[in-house]
Amino acid sequence: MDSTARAAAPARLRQQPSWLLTQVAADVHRLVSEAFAAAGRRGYHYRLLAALAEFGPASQADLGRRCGIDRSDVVAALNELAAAGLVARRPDPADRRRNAVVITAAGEADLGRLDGRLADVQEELLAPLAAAERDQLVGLLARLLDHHDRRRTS
Amino acid sequence: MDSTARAAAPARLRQQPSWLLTQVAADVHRLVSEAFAAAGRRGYHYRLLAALAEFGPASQADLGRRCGIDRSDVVAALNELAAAGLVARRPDPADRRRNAVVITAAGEADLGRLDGRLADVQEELLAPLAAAERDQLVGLLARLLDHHDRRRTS
DNA sequence: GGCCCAACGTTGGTCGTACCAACGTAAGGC
DNA sequence: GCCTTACGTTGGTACGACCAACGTTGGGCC
Repeated sequence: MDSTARAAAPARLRQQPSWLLTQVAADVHRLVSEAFAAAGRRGYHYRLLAALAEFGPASQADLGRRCGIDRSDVVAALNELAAAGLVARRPDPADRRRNAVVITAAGEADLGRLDGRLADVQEELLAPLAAAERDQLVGLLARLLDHHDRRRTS
Repeated sequence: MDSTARAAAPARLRQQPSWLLTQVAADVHRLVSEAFAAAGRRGYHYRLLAALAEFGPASQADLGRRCGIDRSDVVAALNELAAAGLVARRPDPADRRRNAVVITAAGEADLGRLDGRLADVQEELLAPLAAAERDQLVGLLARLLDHHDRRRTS
């Protein structure tokens, strides 16, 4: 008998969509965190690198809006990325309030590595679902996210 | 122009199931937290009260397993519930290592109030989905949760 | 041209969820 | 009876998310 075996959760919880979502999200977060931690990074680092690679140099405020990260948290994460040489902060000549943040070659390489690890996690996450079901899930979640995004910014 | 408007997230993120899941979960968590905070409670409190109401008196270790809460976090949450008179801790006569935790009448009443607030949140959460789609989503998430539960305890 | 408001980066906090290690105590298997 | 296991508890960590405040800089408006 495994001493850490899960007992059945209360029905009140089991049938709440919010319970299912947050519990699955906790599992996902654990998987993703482990994968990133093995590379010495965390979620914020990946998000920022991805945004820089896709959109090119950007201000910190822009990065925060694109990645859903608070301005103050962007500062800390970029400090870490800069210390690792994955990113460089230069003053923006066109607007001296801003920093122009650029991804370095080492940053692009790191992003590639993280992408690979993340792909493995998705596979593990969705293992029990067939391809059509995965599409269903993604579609439903995307609609929810879109809906709540709109509400927040209205 | 809203200064806090969301810019488009990187495609790398948008198409990852893990991104959708954790972002929707973050929205859900915010909604649930606000609802519980307005009642002076938080998620752990609801989970524990629900388990006590459904399964009757239980040890703290059992509660932790049923609710997916670490033993040490159960201690703190029960302290708060006990301070509010929603729960009582008595030594278990049958096993002196254990506490027999029981829900009080006030605890049952509080649980009822929280249930109401939580129901409103589910409605807000799933607003954009039709009934059949909600069932789909719940079914898919339940399968994922079940799968990862089994893996963890194997 | 000057004022005022808005945006920017930064500092320094808070909260909730989730873990982990260690301790003393008590129970149970062998 | 010994040794292993479970229990409650303390204290600490990590991470994501958020908020308030400050000084600096830009831009709109009169």
